[in-house]
Formats: sequence, structure tokens, C-alpha cells
Amino acid sequence: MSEQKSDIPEVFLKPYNAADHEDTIYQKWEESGYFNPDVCIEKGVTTPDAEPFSIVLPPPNVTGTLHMGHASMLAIEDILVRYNRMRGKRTLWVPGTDSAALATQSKVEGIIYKQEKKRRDEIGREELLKRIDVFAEESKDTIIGQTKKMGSSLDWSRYAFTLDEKRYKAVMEAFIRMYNDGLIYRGARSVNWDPNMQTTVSDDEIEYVEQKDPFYYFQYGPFVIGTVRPETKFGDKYVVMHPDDERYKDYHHGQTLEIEWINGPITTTIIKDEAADPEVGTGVMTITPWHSAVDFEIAERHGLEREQVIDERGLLLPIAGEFAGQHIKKARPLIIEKMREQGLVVDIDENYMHKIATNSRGGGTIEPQIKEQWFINVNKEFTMGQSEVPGVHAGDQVTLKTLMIKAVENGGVSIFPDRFERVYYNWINNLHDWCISRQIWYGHRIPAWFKAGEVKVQIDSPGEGWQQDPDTLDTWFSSGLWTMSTLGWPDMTEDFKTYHPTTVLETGYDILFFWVARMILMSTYLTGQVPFKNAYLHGLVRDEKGKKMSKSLGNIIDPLDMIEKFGADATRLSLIVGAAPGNDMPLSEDKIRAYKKFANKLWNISRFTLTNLADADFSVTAELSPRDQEILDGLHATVAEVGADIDKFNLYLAAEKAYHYVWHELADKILEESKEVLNGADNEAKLARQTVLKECLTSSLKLLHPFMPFVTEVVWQELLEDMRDAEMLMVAKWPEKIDR
RNA sequence: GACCGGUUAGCUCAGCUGGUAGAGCGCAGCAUUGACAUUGCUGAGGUCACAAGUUCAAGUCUUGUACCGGUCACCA
Repeated sequence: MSEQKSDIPEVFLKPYNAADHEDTIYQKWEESGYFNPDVCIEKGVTTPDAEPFSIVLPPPNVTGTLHMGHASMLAIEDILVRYNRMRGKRTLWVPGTDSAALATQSKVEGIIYKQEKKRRDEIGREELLKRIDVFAEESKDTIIGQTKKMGSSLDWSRYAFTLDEKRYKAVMEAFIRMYNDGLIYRGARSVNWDPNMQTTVSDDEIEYVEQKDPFYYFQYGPFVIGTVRPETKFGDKYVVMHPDDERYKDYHHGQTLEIEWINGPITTTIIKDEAADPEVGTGVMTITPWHSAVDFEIAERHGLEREQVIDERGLLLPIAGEFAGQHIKKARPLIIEKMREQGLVVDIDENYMHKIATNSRGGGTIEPQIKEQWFINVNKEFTMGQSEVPGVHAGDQVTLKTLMIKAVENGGVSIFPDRFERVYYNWINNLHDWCISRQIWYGHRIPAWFKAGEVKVQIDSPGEGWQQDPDTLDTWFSSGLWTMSTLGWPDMTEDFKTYHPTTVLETGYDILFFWVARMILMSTYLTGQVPFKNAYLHGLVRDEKGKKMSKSLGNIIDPLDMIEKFGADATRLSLIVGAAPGNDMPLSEDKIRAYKKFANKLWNISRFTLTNLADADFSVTAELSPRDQEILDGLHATVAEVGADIDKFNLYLAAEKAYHYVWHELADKILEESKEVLNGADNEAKLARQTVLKECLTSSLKLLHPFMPFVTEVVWQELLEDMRDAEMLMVAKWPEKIDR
């Protein structure tokens, strides 16, 4: 080893090993305080009047662990944040976690049942909540620690939890205002009831699962009707047909017939309604408004009676006669047996495929029920207050639906990729009133009080004898406030004034409806502002064959394993390159390994460059050759292109260009050809090239920093003092213009 | 059924406002002990799903067809 090489920091004498550096670097960043824009202003790396750039982190479940979906979200957002911070913007990225009410409560209930064989009513509300809190608090550190492992430059001083004090305040404010404006109402409507979890579930949380069941044809007076659910049919006393169906033109609306039915003779009434499709079966159906949303609507239209047949646990009620008290599953074959004896069974199709509604949050089969619940009315007109939403003015008559549409239509919110804008409109046009009350305990309790048929909506008890509604709010109600509540709303804090509307909301396209749409609804209504100017929707991370990662398939790639093996930088880059917004992306361990090689390549580029700069005297200015100038122009062009791609959210292109430049331009061409100059006799030419290489190295580090923050920062820390324009790379200036 | 994507090299995909095909991985050959255990160079491989249309010119625009995928709705 020569004299010169001993000047090189010892750290470079081994291949780059991410595990040796990442934790210490993250700690340094945290200690520096630069994740907090206020500190950046204080220390002079940002100015108080700089343009703000803000992102609010989609909060992961407090009891969850980091998966590749999170990892890709964190990588994308951190790139945007680091890049904009280096550009000198007042950059804020707010962290938080979500209670995931339903999922968390059922998880804890499960644990308790396993250990103590006790159900929720035996534990009691207060005790259960206490245990859930303990559980949530314990697991919180896991997800936060894992988030840090990815290198996320989140401002932890602004950490928020969906159920904490400040968020509670925002939720109460929102509920009460919506109630006072008549946008929240209580009503008995058809809801999705989960008999397992004993709660309602919103339309969006339902997952339809295909299943084969027998389809029965029954004689219903002169008609033949079909059903998969004979157990709901006891109370059917309306028979519906299309008004234009020629086959039934002799029957008229409102006509009554005496017929023989399961439990003896009944009176049935003819209803003519367009909901009956003449093409389906015989074109005639009976309805069960209590246990079907569609039937409920028909009953609403004609003011029909409705009767409950099945209770909340799935047991038949007295209307079922001899079957009362039995569970629907057990009763079905017995009911069929009886009907067969009565000669009511016309035919049975054993191979009928249909989709049944299940609770996607780990519950059971949905049983529609009519229940008294709280709803948000999305079609009610109200007068818009103060508005910054493009195309909507104070005093306009709007509905929540029109607000949601206009916010996007007029460019207040841009959705990337833009094809999702059409998906968004489509969803809004099919949107029904949103049921927001849940019969679970973990969540924000509804601020409504009952006494002798009276209802009052307020936070504190109105006094003696008033009972608070035991229900809690749908978790998406509070999530809908997230951009606002994390920035201090309903108080007009400095944070809210500075950072709201946020610049970007970045999340998976799978929660466009759950969350993105609801934030737009809440924010436009409550503040007259859009919640974010841009919605960037990323795709799902799949395995190398394009399959969804799942435990049962055993194809999960754990980001923490990958970080340990290949480093966070490699993991990040593997999730960015090739990941066009909105497209699913295949990921393999090989791909991550490839970017570990790249981190090492950069390491060696740095070592080579530093070795060859050790004897340079930069106080002397050397004349650049045309080739030197060409190299700098190439560098400049690359930096500009990468920046432009990030600005356009084309991170996959930006990352690829940066990668390609550093490896195949800087390393393969520039460094290779420089060897001759550096070892040559022409000292002037040598110094000129050294100056150029210094520029190439520092700019490349900056260029790559948003994508691979750790290795670039490690190298930066080893640079000589006069090569750096900042103590830390994370707050160094993005090389927008190279003055030469 | 409605809507939205996709179909380009063996694999995964890029190709912006139309100007005779690109990357990574893989494969084959050569070189290299080096800034690099994780390297470099060279090469093979494509009638861009199919058909018609617009155009001087079509992966690129239009229409239709086929297949694959997704989302939503519905089946009483």
C-alpha cells in the first residue's frame, strides 16, 4: 500500500457493509434535529419564507409490523421529502399510527379468549379498553422502530396517534359540526351486520367471496320464486314483479292473494316495481326488507311493512314458528324438508354459484339488518362556507358528493396516475350514505346522549339520566381528518396555516376510496381547503411471479430481513426502480441484491475518487479542457433530468437515470478515462480533472441521497471539510446549478 | 353487466406531444487481481397480440377483434 492510500479513511478499506453504518447514521440525523423544519430554519439551512412542502404519513396500524407495502410507501415519500428538503423548501413529513379499531379490538379479544376463555361482555368495556391500550402501546415501538430502519426522515416531534387527545378534539368538532349542519343523521336503515364481531361494517369493508350453494325454487301461490336463503322467507308477504312484464299483466299493484306458505295460509300483496328483472328466473320475487339492502329500498319506495326474521346472533325469531331459536345454518335443511312435505319445493339447482358478502376485516358472513345507526348524508344540499376549493365559492349550494367531485375536476387535487380520477368519479356516483357507527368499543365514542327518546349531540353529558351512545365511530371517520388533525386543526395553528393543504398524499391505490376520497370529503367541507394538492397512488408489491404476497402462499419478503441482508438503501432502490405509479410491481430478493452491489459500487467510486484527490490543491484554479467541460455538462444535465422527474413524481425514471449515470457514465467511462490523466505528467490537466471529479463525486452523492440516504451520508461524512457545503448531506444543497 | 388497465427480447418492463426498436436481469464469448470478493467489454435474441383506418411516416393516433388482469355493481 502506497503512502497516498494511507490518507484514505480506513472505513473504505472493506466492501460497504450497510449494517455497520445505518443505525449510527439514523441516530445522527435524529440528533441533528433536521427532520424538524423549525430546526432547519433555526440553523439556517432553510429560510422562514421558503416554500412549504408537506406530506402526512399514511399511519400504519399501531399493532402491525412493517411489510413491503409500507416499505415502498416510506421509500417513495422519503425520496420526495429528502429531495425537497435539499431544494431548500420548508419540508415537513408528519409521522403517526392508526388504531385500526376493528382489527385491533378483534386481535386483543382473540388473545384474551385464547388465554382466559373470556368474551368481551365478561371482561367489560373499561377493562377491555385498558388492555387494548396496553397492547397498542407495547406494539407501537415495533412499528416505529421499523419505520426508522428504512431511513425515513420523519419529524418525530410531531408524532400523532388516531386516538390521542388532539385527534379526539378534531373528531368531536367534525362530528358535531356535521350533525348541526344536518349532514349526520340517525336513522333506521339497512346496514351490513357482522354476526361474529357484532358490529356494522361499511360498504367498502365488504369483500365478496364466491361460493356454491343450492338455489331453491318455491311455489308461492300462483308464482314460482327463487332463493338461496329459504330461512329468510317466513315473513315474505309481498310479491314483486316488473310493471311491464306481460306474463303478469292480469295482476295489479296492491292486489292481495290468499296463499299457502311455510307456516300456513298468509295474505300476500302484489307490488309492481322496476327492480324486478323479468329476465331473472320467473321474473317474480318476494322480498325480505329486513335482511336485504335491495329489498329494503323497494320497501322504502312503497312504504311496505318490514319484519325481522333473524336476530343479531343469527338465530331465528318467533316468526319462524317451530324453527324459532335455531341458528340459520342448522335450520335451513329442516325448513326445506318441511316445505318439501308441503309440496312447496318446485326445483333445486345444486350448482348455483354466487357471491356472499363477508367482513374483510377478519369477521364473518354479513347479514343485512335494519338498525338504528348514524349516517353521513352525501346527497344533502348545504350552503358552502369559506372556500378555497377551485370552482366552489362561499354561498354555493353543494352536497358532499359534488364537493368531492369538484375538488378533483377543477384541479384542486391532482391524482397520479390520472386514470384513477375516472375510477374516483365512478365510485362517488355510486356512493350511498355512509354508516359511521360501530358496535365496538375501541375507537372514538360517539358524542350523542339519549334520554327518554330525546337525543343531544355534545361532548359532555347534558346531565342527570342521560346515557351516552355506546357506539364508536368508523375508523375512517377519524382517518378522514388526518391531514388536518395532525397539523392542529380545529385550532388555527402555525402548522396548519403553513402546511395545509399538504403538498402530496402518497398511498396505495387500494385505499383510494377508503381514505383518499374521505379526506377530500372531510377537508373540503370542514375547512374549505383540499387536504392535499397531489395524490400519488402507488401499486402493490407482489412476488417475482406477480402474485400477491401472503402468509399462506409463503412468498412474503420481509423488509426487515432484506435491510439486514442488503441494507435499507438497496431495499429502497429495489422498490423504486421499475415501479411506475399505480402499477403493481414484482419484487425478488435478486433485485434487492443487485442494488446492494450498486451501494458497493458507489463506495468504491468514492474510495477511488478520494484516493486520487488526496494530493490536490484546490486553492489553485486550473484551466478546464473541453472534455472536462463536457463531463460537467453531462453531470449538470443528469442532475436537471433527475430533478425534473422527481418533480413530476416519476421516481422510477429518476432513480434509473441516477443509477445509470453513476455506474455506467461516472464509473465506467469518466473514472476509467481519468486514470490516464491522473497518472500523467501534465499537472495542470491533472488538477483540472481532480476539480471535475470532486464535483462529480459530491453531486452524485447529492443526486443519490434521496434514493439511498445511508451510504451517501456515510461517504459524505468522510469527505474533507472543504469538499462539503453542509455538515450533513441530508441538508446539503441540491446541485441545481453547477457554477463553473 | 359497467368501468379501467395490459399484450414490445427467454424473464421483468421503459418507450413523453407519431420520424424505421431500448434498459435491467438472464444467456454466449473475451478480458481483468483491479478503485470493485459485488469488475469491464463484445455479442446473439423482437413481422412491438391480431385486423382495418388516418398519415409522406404508426409500439405510438382512431375503430374493431382476441386473450390476460383489476375495480365496482348485481343475480330475488
